[in-house]
Amino acid sequence: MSTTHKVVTRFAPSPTGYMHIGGVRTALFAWALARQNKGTFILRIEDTDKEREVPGSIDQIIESLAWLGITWDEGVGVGGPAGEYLQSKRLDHYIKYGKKLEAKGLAYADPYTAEEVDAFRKKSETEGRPFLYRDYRPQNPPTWDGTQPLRLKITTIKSYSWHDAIRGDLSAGPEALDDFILIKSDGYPTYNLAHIIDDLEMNVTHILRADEFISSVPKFLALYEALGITPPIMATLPPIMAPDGKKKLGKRDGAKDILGYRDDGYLPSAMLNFLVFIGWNPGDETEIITADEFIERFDLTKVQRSGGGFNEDKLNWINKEHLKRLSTQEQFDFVLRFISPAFATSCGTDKMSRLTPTIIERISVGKEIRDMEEKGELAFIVLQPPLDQAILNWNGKQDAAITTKYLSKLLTIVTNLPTFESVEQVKNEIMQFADSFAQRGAVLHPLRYALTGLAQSPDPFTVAYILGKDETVKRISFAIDSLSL
RNA sequence: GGCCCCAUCGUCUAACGGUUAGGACAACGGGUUUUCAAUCCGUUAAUCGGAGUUCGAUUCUCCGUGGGGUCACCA
Repeated sequence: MSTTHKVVTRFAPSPTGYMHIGGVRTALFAWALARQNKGTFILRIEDTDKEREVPGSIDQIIESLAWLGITWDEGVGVGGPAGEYLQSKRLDHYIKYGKKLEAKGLAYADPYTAEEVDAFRKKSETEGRPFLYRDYRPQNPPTWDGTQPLRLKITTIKSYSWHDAIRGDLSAGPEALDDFILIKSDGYPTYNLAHIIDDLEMNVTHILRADEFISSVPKFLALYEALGITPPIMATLPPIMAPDGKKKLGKRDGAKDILGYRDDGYLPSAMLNFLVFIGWNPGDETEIITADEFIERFDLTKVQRSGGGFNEDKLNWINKEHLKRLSTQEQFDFVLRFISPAFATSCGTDKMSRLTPTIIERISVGKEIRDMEEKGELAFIVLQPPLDQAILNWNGKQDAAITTKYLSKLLTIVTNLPTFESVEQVKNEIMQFADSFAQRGAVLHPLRYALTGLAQSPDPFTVAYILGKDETVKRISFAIDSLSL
């Protein structure tokens, strides 16, 4: 008998559509717990409801987990000692346990049709009491032949108390307990049975799940008891609430596909950072965290009990922070994902890499790059912009002759530079001249406008550096010419 | 409605029963700046209410209120 059990956690979604942030966070916590303890993380698919199953869901779940860097040691796609990790392929296991329970008199076949059960339900309601199937329990149920639902026979109606690794000591009254269905008439098990059998056979030590399951725990406990097994450690995560504040965030309330965030230009590291901080934090003032730090510092006992809201502003801020921390190459690749191929091509690699820091500095989410391009804020990088004389003359505050003089001087300065080495170098050279004026704007504004043709743009040094020496010379000359017309 | 869970700034949250209740996002104000952005500094802002335990409650207990969850041949 080994005394130290390896930590085994699992993420067990049902393939009913895309993954949203609630599911992802559950996966993240379970994964971190396994990784932190050098344990095993399992991906199991709970596809026991053929009605609700959405084709393609499994691939989407796998893709979502992969995007976030969540890897699993056993499960769908990688296999493992339990053999199958798709519940629909494990039907024999559930039936075996079902029969065992029936043989012990702890489960029985439900002889009624769904309509008959509904009638019972109505009867209870009209009598003003909650419906419990066990009130209508058949006296002499038929032997289960697999075509009827198999129900657990609750032998002792009692209150349950249990310990939750996050919530502490919990309890529920006997009202919650009923002869629930273990195996449906279609031969598939319910969640209630399947997850317990699988967790047993897969040696799962910690079950992390969302708090809508909390009221079902007495059922689970009754089944663990009937099966004669010790339940794993249970940890109930707090709900994630919708941005408006109070309602639990679910798909019906606008919980988006996690892959949508990827497509919008959120970094997986930022998404992870954001999600793990809903309901958990390391207890100090850390705001930005990497996956490795999260794994190292995660602590089940520090998980929040109360629900947390989804705050998109914070997510955007976190994404920006992660964007800043990317390497030059990573930033370049990121920008390339969102810029149009046409723009990237006409820019060329060199200009694109000079432009990248400026773009990164001005966005918090990738899709904003598309917006910038659409709004024409980037066109000047590849095209000589048309110029308005009045604006060029410091918005009409300056004589054309003076502006011409300044621009000519700038042209000389720029021309005399052998090459543009850096923004700083260009800035130093130009500032030396601009600083000789009481108002630098007299020089800098015409220069910036000559280079960009925009009322609002990055500073002229940065723009000049991005454009390169030849193009900068060309545009200053163009501005001078346009003033002499 | 029964059962269950939860409750600190607008939001995410910190605080062995003893803190001027801290941080972050947002908002607002300012510095820097040729513009926009970025960046820096600062300001506003919270313990749901009522009892109790205690020398002392954000913290423990009870009641109330509010919010959420669940009462399926869904998970």
